Amino acid sequence: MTSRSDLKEASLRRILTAGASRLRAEGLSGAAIAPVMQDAGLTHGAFYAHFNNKDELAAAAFRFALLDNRPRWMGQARKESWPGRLLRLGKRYLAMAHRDDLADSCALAALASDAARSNPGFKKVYEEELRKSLRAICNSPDEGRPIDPARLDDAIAFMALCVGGISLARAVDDPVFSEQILTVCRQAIQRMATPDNESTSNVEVPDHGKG
Amino acid sequence: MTSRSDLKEASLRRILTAGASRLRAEGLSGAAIAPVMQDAGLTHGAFYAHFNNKDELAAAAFRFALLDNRPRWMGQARKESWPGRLLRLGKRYLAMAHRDDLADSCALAALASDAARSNPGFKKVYEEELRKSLRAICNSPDEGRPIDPARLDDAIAFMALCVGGISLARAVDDPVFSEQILTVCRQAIQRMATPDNESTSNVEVPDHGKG
DNA sequence: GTTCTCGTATGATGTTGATCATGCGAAAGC
DNA sequence: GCTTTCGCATGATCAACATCATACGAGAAC
Repeated sequence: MTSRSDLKEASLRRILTAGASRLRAEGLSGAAIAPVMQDAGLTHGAFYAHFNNKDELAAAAFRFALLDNRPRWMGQARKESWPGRLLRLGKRYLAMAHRDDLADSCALAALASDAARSNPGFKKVYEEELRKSLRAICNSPDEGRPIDPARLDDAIAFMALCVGGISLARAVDDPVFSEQILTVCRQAIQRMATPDNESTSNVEVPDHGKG
Repeated sequence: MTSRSDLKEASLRRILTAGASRLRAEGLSGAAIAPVMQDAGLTHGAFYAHFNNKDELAAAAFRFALLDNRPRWMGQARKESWPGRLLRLGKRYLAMAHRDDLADSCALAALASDAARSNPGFKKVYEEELRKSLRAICNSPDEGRPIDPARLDDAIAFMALCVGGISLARAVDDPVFSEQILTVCRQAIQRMATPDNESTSNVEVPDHGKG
């Protein structure tokens, strides 16, 4: 029934899925071959039928993680203003659900520090995926055309705030403090997205009260 | 001349210095005991006279990195507006010099993703140091009193943008793109810091031209 | 100056992990 | 149906690494 090439393809998919999860949960150096293969229902020996070395897995799994997640995040094309788009994406990104689901989270944030320490090969992959995500944020699916520069700048600042915000929120131990970080960053995106005194629906109101 | 306790203290200082560098350059799991001890001019066996295990070194070296860097960054107390302070700090943080000097950089950024994956013990340490840095940004040296809440929120968003920005700038391979990330984030801090249409000196002008 | 203390060095141990050589068994080709 | 192919499993090898037991040797205490 299932030809060997189909089998291999399915195995590769399982390896990539497992690798993408472990990569985000345990980092570049943490995601070891044997556990990934075990997650995929295979033994460590089979690994080298699919990749030449661990670095290749890291690059492929990183790509896979974003290939898998990006469409889910961007959703269908819809009518929305540019600030409204950033607000909507930021609200979902800087959320507790995303913060707590590290293994299925945005790989750009989960591996930011790791990529900063990595070899140029992995940085190249990281850069490509970041560019694709920025393009997706800007809603410019046409890869041939350049992105509108003003929007690209907005998207870069947006991504930096998102990556930094969720990283800090994950790195602290106190859940109250962690939520505060997420909330403040969402509000910062609002201020960043709405150029001036425009009133926006669903505006989060800063609350400095004690209760 | 040098008593044994003086010797041990000096050794500990060298271990912490080396550990703090390697921690930032190679991450939580990358900074191994033997290389750190070698950097400190000792052999691996001496390690356990100073720490019970590797986790203790990580926590102590992380603290040391920030204890060492924070005063250098904040500088002397000076007269400056709150937006002016954020602008000044952001300009220095989101700079190529800081981006390229990973081993002596801000540990909060260098280890953000690592801390996100770490055990609660390290997260607690990370959180304490983050709180101290936020307090320092807010220029409230009195540890007893709470920080002005509005300033704290500003400082949190500021830190998130700084951490995310420099992490992204380090993670990409193309130096032009990397500089663009830094520039855009500095501009975002300007917009974030100046509430409305206030004119500020030394404003960076966005440049979307091709030349 | 003899003994004790303790900071450090040497060396061992057990573990983890990357990589590869080899072999099995089922599908593919004839 | 026989042979070949090849995806996968088993097992070995080698290196890195955390941890600990033991020993040395110089300062400290008397």
